Amino acid sequence: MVQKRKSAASPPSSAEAAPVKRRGRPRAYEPDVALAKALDLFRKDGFAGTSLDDLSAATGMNRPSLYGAFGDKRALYIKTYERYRADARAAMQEAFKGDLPLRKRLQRIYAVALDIYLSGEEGPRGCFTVMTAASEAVADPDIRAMVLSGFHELDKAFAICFRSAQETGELPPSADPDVLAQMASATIHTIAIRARARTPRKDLEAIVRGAIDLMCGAGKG
Amino acid sequence: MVQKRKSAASPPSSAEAAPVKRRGRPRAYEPDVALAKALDLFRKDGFAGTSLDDLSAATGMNRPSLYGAFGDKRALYIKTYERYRADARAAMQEAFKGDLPLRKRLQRIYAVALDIYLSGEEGPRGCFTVMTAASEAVADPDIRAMVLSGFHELDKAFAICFRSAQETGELPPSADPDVLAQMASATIHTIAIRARARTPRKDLEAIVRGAIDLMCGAGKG
DNA sequence: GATATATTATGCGAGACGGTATAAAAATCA
DNA sequence: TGATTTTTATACCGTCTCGCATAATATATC
Repeated sequence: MVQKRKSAASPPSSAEAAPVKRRGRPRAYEPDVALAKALDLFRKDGFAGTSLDDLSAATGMNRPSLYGAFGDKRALYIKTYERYRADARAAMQEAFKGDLPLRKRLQRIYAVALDIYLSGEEGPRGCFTVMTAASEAVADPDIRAMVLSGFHELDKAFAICFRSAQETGELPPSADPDVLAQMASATIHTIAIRARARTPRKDLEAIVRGAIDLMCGAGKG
Repeated sequence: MVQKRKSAASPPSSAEAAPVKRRGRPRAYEPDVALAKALDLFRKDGFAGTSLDDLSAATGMNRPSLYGAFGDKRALYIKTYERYRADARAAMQEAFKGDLPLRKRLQRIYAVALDIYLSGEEGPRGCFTVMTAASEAVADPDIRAMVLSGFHELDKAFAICFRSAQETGELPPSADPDVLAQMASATIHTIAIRARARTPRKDLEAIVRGAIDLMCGAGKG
């Protein structure tokens, strides 16, 4: 993967700083917002259920422009997935990083997750990682690797979370942070799936509450 | 829904008993095995990813026969889903019903689930309910209702399981069977999803072990 | 102004799609 | 045997699919 163009001596900090007078006809679209629109469509209808015409209509770019900017449909899907992951990571990171007590931290994490999964004008869009696992991941090795990395990243973040809680004494030494992390991820997965079936937010929040109670009371045996 | 044909005085017990000499050209396919083949395809590639030509090739029925036997593609999908549910229910029921101690019972339940999710010649097919939730459930109310009923059925079966364990003293009175049931379902969902991404069976079994430990040691605070 | 470059816009093309109309085939009934 | 019934087999319809070839447009450079 070679970096194309991008004037050699670009300002080191902000990638968006100078308009950088480019040579030909100027773009009629902003790649970032077009990618966001494409992501919306893919999250709603999945890979097979979204046509290039749909994508073209949603982004305002006609098909040749789409193709030139992002490559073919699969390449575009992968780019939207990477965008999703970056967005989700950014949203989750502060919830994970906070110095709050374990309970509060988990509450915030799941609240952010629910915001992501329940958003969508034409119905809750769920978790794109989970949806991709359910569809493309079996047959496509590259996409499968991305999905697995998504699962792993979440597992690890939760594990760190529980381990630090154990160190501060919020969890007993008998608790297993890795097992708890997998249950925390399982809770993420179940609410993502159920959200797609339009389970009301309050029901999902009840599931989260129960899971948090179980995880925070763990190992006291 | 009117019952068509089926000679009025059919043997009450076995539905497969008499060949029942029918009038026209005999069928070249068995509806049951054709439906099973269609189910295999839908589980592998999903609704949008499976074409009528694929279904025709897999079942050995040409498209008009498919249409005559099962209706259009959506109707066929719904019939395959009902078949999946019936099969899964039959396989799970004995694991749920046994008089084994809670731990052993959960172990058997998850073993059966893993067998279902990991089967498939071209990769693990996962849970059809979960896959349908991820794809068609948002936009199609009928399919959504079936998916929700699938989730509910599982939640209820687990709740009964934990409640009876509580009555026999295997779980303390402080445990909440409904919360435990939702965690048990979440564990089902997470292994179904991860199976689709080809997570090895031993990893999934480790997740199951941890979840069982957590659930069986619950409420001892 | 002329040329080079980069994008947009139009539209084609070969094939796949879901669905169905029509004709051939294979059985029962009279 | 001939008529009836049920299914299979072939072929087609109009539409959508993805990808690209071509031409028009808008900018920077010379």
